[in-house]
Amino acid sequence: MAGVSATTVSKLINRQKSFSQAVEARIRAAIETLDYRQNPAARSMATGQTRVVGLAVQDLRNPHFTGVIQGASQVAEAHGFGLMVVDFKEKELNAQNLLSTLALRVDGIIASSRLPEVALAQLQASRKPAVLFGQTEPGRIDAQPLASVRIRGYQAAYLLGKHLAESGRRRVTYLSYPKSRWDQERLHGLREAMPEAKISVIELEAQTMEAGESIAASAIYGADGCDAIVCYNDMIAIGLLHQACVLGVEVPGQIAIAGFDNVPTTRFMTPPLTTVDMCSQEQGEKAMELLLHMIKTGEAAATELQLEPRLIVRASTGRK
Amino acid sequence: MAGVSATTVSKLINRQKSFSQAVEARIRAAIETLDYRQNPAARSMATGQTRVVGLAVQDLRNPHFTGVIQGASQVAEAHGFGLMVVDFKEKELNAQNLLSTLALRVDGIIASSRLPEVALAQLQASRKPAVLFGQTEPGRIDAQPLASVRIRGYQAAYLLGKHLAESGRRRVTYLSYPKSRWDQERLHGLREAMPEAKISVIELEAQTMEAGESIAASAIYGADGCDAIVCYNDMIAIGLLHQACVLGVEVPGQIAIAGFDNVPTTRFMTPPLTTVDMCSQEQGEKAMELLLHMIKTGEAAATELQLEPRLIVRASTGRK
DNA sequence: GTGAAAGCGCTAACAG
DNA sequence: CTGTTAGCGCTTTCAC
Repeated sequence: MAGVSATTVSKLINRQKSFSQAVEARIRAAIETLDYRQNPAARSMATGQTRVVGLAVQDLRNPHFTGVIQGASQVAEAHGFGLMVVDFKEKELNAQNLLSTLALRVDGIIASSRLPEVALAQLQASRKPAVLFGQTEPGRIDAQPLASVRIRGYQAAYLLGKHLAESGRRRVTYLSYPKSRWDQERLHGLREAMPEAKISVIELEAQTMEAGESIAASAIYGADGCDAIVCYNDMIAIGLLHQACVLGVEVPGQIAIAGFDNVPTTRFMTPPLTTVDMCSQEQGEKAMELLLHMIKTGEAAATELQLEPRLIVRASTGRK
Repeated sequence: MAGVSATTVSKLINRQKSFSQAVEARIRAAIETLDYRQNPAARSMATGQTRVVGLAVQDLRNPHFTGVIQGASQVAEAHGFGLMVVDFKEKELNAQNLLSTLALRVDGIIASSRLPEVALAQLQASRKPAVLFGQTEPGRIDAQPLASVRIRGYQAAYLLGKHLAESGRRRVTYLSYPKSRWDQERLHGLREAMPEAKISVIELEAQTMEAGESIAASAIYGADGCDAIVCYNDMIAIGLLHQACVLGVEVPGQIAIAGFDNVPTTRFMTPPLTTVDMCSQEQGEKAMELLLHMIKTGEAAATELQLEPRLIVRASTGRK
């Protein structure tokens, strides 16, 4: 076009070698005037790399996942990578199909470690670099030679349990979401932190504000003398807290309420909701950093990064 | 591989012609055993299509945009299209860079119509099919020969204003977010719906819960006798409502509070927040349907679709 | 109904 | 430091 061969331009753009001042200037000028841009598809075909990463979450509407996406997106952007997001809505079938088509389009995948087993297996089969994010699952570490950014659900629940015990709560109801493999870990942490408390469990079908709302009456009045309700996540807790207010139940006077994730709105509820920060955004950031590192170096290290949950005490679990 | 030429396989996969039973069976069998998948990059290079669409939003953390993404994602998925999401965080520079790189990777772009002017211009220059979503801007229709899914901000504010007037509110403060080009339209609707009310305006730097929280005291006590506060969006309203409770202000007894967007959490606030549903998810769905139609037919029609805002009356604007 | 040949726009290996 | 040659995996004329 303006002096040199395509190869030279390619090398310049990919900063592979150094060039004579004259040539470099001419090329840059030409690029400028022609407003030339690489064709990513062609580049991909030649290199086998797409400079795009995939991110799979359970539920786009849950602010916890939005936080993860936000974190991941930021880091990807800083490295010039694109981000493809898929929401498989807790459906096993979705997860499989979406993941397998996604894998073809990207250089690597970040996915919730709560992915269905089959989808997890498929991820490994895809041979793409992959990083899982989410709660630690002690029993399964050996089974998963995938890199991951973890946060201890047990620890999170333990912190919360200790706090509740210290505030004098003795009869706790745990609103469980058994579809999640993280659920039991949380219950476990709670139990160990509150050996003297009676802990009963109610199982929920969904992890939504609506689910928390509709279970409220039976959760509050069901187990007699219940003085604290811990929810699988903040979405449930928000719904529950709201309905408790509607029912005229005093929070925290009569009953304490808490959740997990530290979703932004929890701070703005009345009363503000005690929760455990699960580092949503940081999970996304770290996972993306790890993944990009794997992509660039080509090493498939099954690194495991640990984040620490932080208890956020707010008014919803104040003294009785 | 197993009997035929690459051409034939290609034609079969893309359902271009019909084939003899025998051949079709053999090919399908081979695809099955080899677990063959098309290489999207190669396909893209040959066809010039990526089967991916881009979606650009202001702020991933705002549930309104999450709703749009959700809607768009669903439709894209149903049509076998991937979705690349970019969050330009209200930064003009971001918007430009991100959009121009995005444009190369996708077959079309959906973007908030609140995009900075320069970015908007760039979108048009990219010559990719594009659909804007968001509030109608009457003055600019001619200037934008882009397809769009619109919702009348004026109408939304008018509905809300009428409701407030009917509930006897006479001294209204509007928490404005002047960075948004939609802001004035809302104020305008409010003014026309409440000709007998005194409307004062406070300008905010951010459209976040924190912004609503920190302006609360001056908004509530500043204009004397203020009996209603309308916020640019629900995020601001949530922060404001929370802080009003902290300050011991009665809502709606002393002051009414309302926002726009019908973000899911508004229903679960105490008191539940009156808002105007701006059809977040539907905006995403319609925009994606429109865009995919444009991509498939190749026509660049500057269609404009209108959605109707719906007033959602809740307790936060009950009678004094 | 099926195949052969050419080419999409780039990068990689090897010369010069 | 720069250019030549080849080929990434698919689709697309155009013959057969």
